[in-house]
Amino acid sequence: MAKSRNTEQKIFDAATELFLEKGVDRTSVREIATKAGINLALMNYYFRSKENLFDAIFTQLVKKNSEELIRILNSELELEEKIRQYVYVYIDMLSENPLLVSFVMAILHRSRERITEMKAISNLYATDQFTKQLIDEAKKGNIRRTDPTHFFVDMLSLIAFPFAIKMLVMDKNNITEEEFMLFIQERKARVPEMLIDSLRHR
Amino acid sequence: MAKSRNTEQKIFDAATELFLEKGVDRTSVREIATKAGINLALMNYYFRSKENLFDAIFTQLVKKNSEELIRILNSELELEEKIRQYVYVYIDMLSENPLLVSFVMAILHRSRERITEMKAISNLYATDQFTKQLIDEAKKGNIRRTDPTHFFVDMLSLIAFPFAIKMLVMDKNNITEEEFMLFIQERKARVPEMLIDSLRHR
DNA sequence: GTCTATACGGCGATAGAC
DNA sequence: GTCTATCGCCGTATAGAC
Repeated sequence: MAKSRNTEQKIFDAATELFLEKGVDRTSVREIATKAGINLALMNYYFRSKENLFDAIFTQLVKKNSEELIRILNSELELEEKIRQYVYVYIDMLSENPLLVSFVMAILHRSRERITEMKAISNLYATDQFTKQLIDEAKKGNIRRTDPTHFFVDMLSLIAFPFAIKMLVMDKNNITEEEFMLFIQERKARVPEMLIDSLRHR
Repeated sequence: MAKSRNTEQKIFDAATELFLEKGVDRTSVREIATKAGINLALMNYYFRSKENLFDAIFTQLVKKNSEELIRILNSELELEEKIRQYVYVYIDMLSENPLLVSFVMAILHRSRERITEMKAISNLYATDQFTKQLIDEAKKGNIRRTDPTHFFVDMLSLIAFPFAIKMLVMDKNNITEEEFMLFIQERKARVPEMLIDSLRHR
């Protein structure tokens, strides 16, 4: 019991690092065990399977990062300011956690089986308050009438997809990783502008 | 020799279906052989390795779907009409191959080694003519000055990402697959509008 | 060309000794 | 809790019958 927490943590940390570095599929459990300085069987003692270990890491990562986003979405902020903050914080979060992008992408493709993770992601988007706000502002005539689902999908697409096609953008524009990150930073101003534009009367 | 084309095609088709459905990593060559109704040794006779088979499938998949998109992008169409057509055709294409997005995203994400596939995707986005058109129109004062890379990333994001989060959208809004496809169809008008809006003077 | 049979090393997972 | 030893599956390869 004395060493148990310690060992579990060592496995957790080694796995997190390796998953980030080479992707989940190309990281073997033997490799994790070696890096953690323990034995292969211990992997399975603490986490029943590699899949389970992945779940644990993912859940912790989402929880750690989602709270601020949910808070912003359900805050009493004025609509435009809320959009600006949400985009800003979300892009910052994805910039600092490339692992999150990998994980979400790995899960999305086989979302039929990965119910646990799907629910974790789904809970990230409790949009009821935000939806209401969009409808209310439209009723008041402050913005155009808009479909909240479409608007939220637009927002997520403009925020997240560029990270997914990072390699393509780098290759196409012949830029380095650092330059790509600058490109991403520019989007913190561009994306909210575009979204707010789409709500304006014409 | 008589049956060879046939057998090769059967392997090719079975593998294509399985790769799209479950991803490359979670498809075994024994499974492909079974589905194709042939023997494991034949897999190795026609395609030296699974990786080789994947390359062949991916290249064909991209070629088959990209020609019309490239044609539109490099056509002499007026800018707004070009955007409308590009979005329309792209969304139609992805609607007919809903698994293509997550498949390509998965490939893109570990493309450090997968040079062949990266180049294939990269060629899909020969945007030189389109970039020039954006700059020219801005010079003429017809549209705002805009960063062509950002604009193209915006466009791809709004087109493709909704397919990647299909399960999330269905779950969140409690809708069926058919209703999701209707949602996607609505985007054929919404997305070009948004993009063109972002080019307008304010 | 197509098959059966077999082999290799690596993988995720696990049984059982301590 | 921690270990060794082992299981069955994987991708890949090859030898040899038809």
